[in-house]
Amino acid sequence: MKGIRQLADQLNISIGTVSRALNGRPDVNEETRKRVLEAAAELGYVPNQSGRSLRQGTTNAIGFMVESGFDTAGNPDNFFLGVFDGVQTVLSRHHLDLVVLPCATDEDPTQYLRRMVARRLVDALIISATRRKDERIELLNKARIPFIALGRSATPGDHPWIDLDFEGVAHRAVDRLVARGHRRVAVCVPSNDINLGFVFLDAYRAALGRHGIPFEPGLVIRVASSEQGGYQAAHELLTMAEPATAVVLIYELMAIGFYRRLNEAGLSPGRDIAVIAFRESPLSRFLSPPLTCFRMSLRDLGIALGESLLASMPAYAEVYPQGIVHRVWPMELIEGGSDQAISG
Amino acid sequence: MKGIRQLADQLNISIGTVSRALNGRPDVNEETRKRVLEAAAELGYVPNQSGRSLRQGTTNAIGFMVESGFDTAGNPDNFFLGVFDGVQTVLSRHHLDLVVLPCATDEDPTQYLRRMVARRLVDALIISATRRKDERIELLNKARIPFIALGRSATPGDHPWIDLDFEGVAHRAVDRLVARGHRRVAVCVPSNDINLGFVFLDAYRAALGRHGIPFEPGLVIRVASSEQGGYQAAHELLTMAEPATAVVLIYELMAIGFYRRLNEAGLSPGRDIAVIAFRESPLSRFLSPPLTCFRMSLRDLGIALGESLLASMPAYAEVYPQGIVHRVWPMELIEGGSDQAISG
DNA sequence: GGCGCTTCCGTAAACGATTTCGGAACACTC
DNA sequence: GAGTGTTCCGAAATCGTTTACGGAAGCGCC
Repeated sequence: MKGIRQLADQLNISIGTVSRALNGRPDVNEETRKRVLEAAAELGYVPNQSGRSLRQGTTNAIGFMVESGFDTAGNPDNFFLGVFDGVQTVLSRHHLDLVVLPCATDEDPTQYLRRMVARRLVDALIISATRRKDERIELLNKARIPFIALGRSATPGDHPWIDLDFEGVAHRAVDRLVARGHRRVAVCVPSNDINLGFVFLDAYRAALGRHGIPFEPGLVIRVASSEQGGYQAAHELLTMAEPATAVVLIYELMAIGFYRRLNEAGLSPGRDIAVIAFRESPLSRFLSPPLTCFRMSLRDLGIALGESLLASMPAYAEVYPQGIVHRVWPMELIEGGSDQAISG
Repeated sequence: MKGIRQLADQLNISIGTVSRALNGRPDVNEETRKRVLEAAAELGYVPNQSGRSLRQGTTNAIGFMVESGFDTAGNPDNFFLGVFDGVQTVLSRHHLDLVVLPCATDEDPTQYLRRMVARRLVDALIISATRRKDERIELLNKARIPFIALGRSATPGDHPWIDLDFEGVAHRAVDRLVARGHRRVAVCVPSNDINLGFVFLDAYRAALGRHGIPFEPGLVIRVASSEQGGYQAAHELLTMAEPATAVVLIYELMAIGFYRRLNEAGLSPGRDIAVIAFRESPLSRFLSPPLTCFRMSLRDLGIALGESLLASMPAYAEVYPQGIVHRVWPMELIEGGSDQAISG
């Protein structure tokens, strides 16, 4: 099967009619349409995407940019695969496909995205690992390409985004710890420019403030979001002049290293130091004591991302009328024993 | 910047010359080429991919099909992100880009691939989660699309593939265990139709055979490749009439559940039952005792995949002359204490 | 029978690039 | 000065679709 030409010849009708029939245009006899559809199915004809794209200026594909070097790359579950799944299910309802664009660690994300945009491979984009100041947002705005960011940004503008509920996480974590008598609560955030850490830190400050606890910069530990980072964080915490009695870890993977360093010091999480971490993974329950952490549905997040992206595209405005979405994704607290540490 | 037309008008030359200049054709004056290149850079002109594709029948993109429901989706590190990174670095050397095609859990992989192939979105493909009998291989062969499989298959034909060294893993694991006096070595494999489990099981049988140990079907435990699966596997093992004294787990994530069930029974891995698992993750060293497992470089695997794929494409035959590659990827043994269990 | 309306379909022009073909300009040789 | 190359570039065809436009056919109505 070559192209629409052959299909039309086979049926002895013009290619215009074939195209109209396949695309569900109203101005084609239903009998004719049926014949075309049948012949297309039989011959396995599928329109050449390049031809379509060239003519319509649209690709019927949505891009999802991820970065191999992003922190969650080391996280204890395949965060993105779960999200992809949700996005796909939404898109397939509209005959759209998802193509993932992985930016290599050695390439600048903005440059990479610029190239991809120029390629006109996709009609719209989901970007992740959003930076505090993210040039990609300006780039996409200027190029007038619909997009949604997984993760809010401080970059000005009114683009749609969905972010995890770091405020909720920080407040609930701090509330719990304070309720157990803790006053010196440390926090671990990554030391990169991804906005997540900043949002988390702000929420942590606010949470402390609600309890009248002054913010101490010394209790903010900046390390890599890895097991090693967690180990290092525990080390820093142990060598403080006046150690914290509790800690909130932003990446659950860090908990492994954190536990390890504590164990080396003869200390036990949940007894000597309270630990709460964000985000649940298979190993949370296995740790001893089990880690108190926060859970979410990756697939549902993907669905929300897909729907909210479509909502920002004029072509789908009537299907998803919610418009520009700014949404915070709820997290569920999972109680382990790791935050049971006694106070003082 | 609109298209090549504008660029040509700006320079007062024809679009043909512009195209030739940009594509490095010899029949264009070097002075002219320089002017074109400069103007293109200044105006940020990038050729429209649809136009190119339509004319040349090529897309300059390589696809990597992954499945959200694949076992490793739950694995304790982002297996695929690491591999993507390696593939990207190879492709970018040839001005190719990687697009990842994630198949949703609720869609048939072959149907999905058929759609993607028809889209002509990519020039060549990497497929993963290779099945024992994989229709995708036949599909791609018939469509004459260059591809490489991550994971060998029993599907006839001579397509290129790279697979992890399951033989090496199985032999080294069994050798170690037997050397420590074990005779009853159980093995855990997934219960799906992905070829990995079959290859692993065959190698396990062969390894036992080399030591004159008869194969016992009762020692093959088929469970899901998840933490729960590991838990269940341990349970099955404990309730055997004549329990195994050692076990080889194919997914490291299973070790968490396996350890947990053992602990519940008052047993300790490495003391009461020897455990070796495939593949290392951040938590391997953290488990108590640390897990004896196998390590690999995801990025290097990706590089090999990319190079081997290009080697199978006529257009790159002179750059990568190795031709059709069948390659087994080596794994490095990481010693933990989990396989130290005494025998008898 | 003329007119208007609807229904359906064919023709041809885009879309933006690459590439074949031929020719202009120039130099060189005899 | 005619013939022969060589170098470089422009014109135009081409890839496979979609879609604007117009027209043919059929029908109903006065």
